[in-house]
Amino acid sequence: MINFKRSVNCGGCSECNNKSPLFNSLSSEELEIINKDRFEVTYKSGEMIFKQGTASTHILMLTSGLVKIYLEGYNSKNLLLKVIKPPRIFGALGIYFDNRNYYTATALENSTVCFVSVDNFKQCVRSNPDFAEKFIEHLNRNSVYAFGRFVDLTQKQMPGRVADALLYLANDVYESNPFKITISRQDLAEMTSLSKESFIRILKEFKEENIIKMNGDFIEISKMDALKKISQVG
Amino acid sequence: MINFKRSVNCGGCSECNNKSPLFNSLSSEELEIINKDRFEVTYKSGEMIFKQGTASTHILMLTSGLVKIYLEGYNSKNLLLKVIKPPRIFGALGIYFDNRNYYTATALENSTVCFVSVDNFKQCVRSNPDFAEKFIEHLNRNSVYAFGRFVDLTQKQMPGRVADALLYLANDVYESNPFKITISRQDLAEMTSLSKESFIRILKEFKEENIIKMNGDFIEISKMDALKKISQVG
DNA sequence: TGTTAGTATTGATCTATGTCAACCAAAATT
DNA sequence: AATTTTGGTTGACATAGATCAATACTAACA
Repeated sequence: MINFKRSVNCGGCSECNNKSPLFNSLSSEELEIINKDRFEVTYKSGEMIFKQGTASTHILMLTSGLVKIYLEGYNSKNLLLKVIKPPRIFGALGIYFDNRNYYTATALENSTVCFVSVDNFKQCVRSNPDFAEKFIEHLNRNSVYAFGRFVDLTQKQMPGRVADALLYLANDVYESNPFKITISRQDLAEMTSLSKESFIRILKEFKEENIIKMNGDFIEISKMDALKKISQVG
Repeated sequence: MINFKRSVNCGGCSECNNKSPLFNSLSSEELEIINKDRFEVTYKSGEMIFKQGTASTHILMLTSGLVKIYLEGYNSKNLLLKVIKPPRIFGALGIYFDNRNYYTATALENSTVCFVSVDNFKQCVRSNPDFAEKFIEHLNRNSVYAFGRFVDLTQKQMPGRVADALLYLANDVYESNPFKITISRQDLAEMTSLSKESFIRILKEFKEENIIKMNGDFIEISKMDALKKISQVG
């Protein structure tokens, strides 16, 4: 029996040492509620986890791997909002009004996701004000982040946006420099709202100016200050 | 004594018939908590209510007038997020982490705003799960709206964005057609992420194609279907 | 009532960025 | 090993949209 187990790698939420800090405010009884109908699914790199427009049936927890969150726009153009890494909750945007997904989530690497019942989650929000506050904080931080991206994409021009993407990968996604890239040029283009060709052209310029080094799948930011300056200037 | 009154136009939140539906789930005791330290301020058209980056000391309720909410970006370029009309809560984004304002709010017309204590507001969120849920719904709807704008601004080109702005004014802001415009071309440009000149040029094209009529401050959408089509095509 | 200041409009020009098409490299498949 | 497929790269070209500068309008004001 493969992939039908209630949970493969863990002894339940109470013992989980890889859960989102959001859950720290829950008592062990409440964690048991979260754990009750929970199940785990593994995704291969490239597989879609849920699609924009479909019913949002569960709250999702990324426990391993890497996932891209993106908006499907017009003419099959996407807008990559963010790349999330574990531990991280996602997919909760529609659960308090129409239970729909407002973005698409796709695995960028092999990933494991816990599915938590929306009702059980909501029950904890209702019973535990600390948890509710943490959840609201999480939502608001997401909004603030989105606002920042909003301004960056509408006001910076190409070099600034590409610099932002590189800094984001090094500082937030892979948390290392150099880093091995597991995300396609197309994804990077969608992250910066550029055409793939334009993104590549700027990358080439950075390389020629020795701001970055590239060999194969590895990218190293060699002049961090220069890149930060480009990001700021726009 | 002018403008130091605790409240000018009302007999407290319990009796307020102009409060955001968000507050419908509050008991009269809880409304009294909201009402406790509340005060009212009137703004003249053009006056700033709060500025991005400053301390977010209160939750605000727009009770009359019209207010623009915008992000201050780079090189003093703004991004107008939305125009809000009463009854409407605003200014609550930072209250669960750093108590800062993440956008600027400025009166577009003479406006009245109720200032509610953050602590009292939070107390109600903690004590009343229905209220907490409504508040979360409000926040998430805001996010979904922002996502839509995000895609529109990054993927549509000029005519689509101008069409969106006109439809927004007619359907959501003034809720009438024709409507008298109380918002500058600069604001409209910032709403569509265009230069003022480009916005005006497209407006002129719409006029020449008889899609809209303009005289003075009045705009009428005469070919609604055509405008909607332009909005969809992008 | 003339003047000033702010906002709206128009035209001319420039440039950032997208599109299209060709080519290459690596990986997957036969 | 040969071949198809997929994703990355480069160059040539087209264009959406910004910028700059001049002009027109409107409203406040002396």
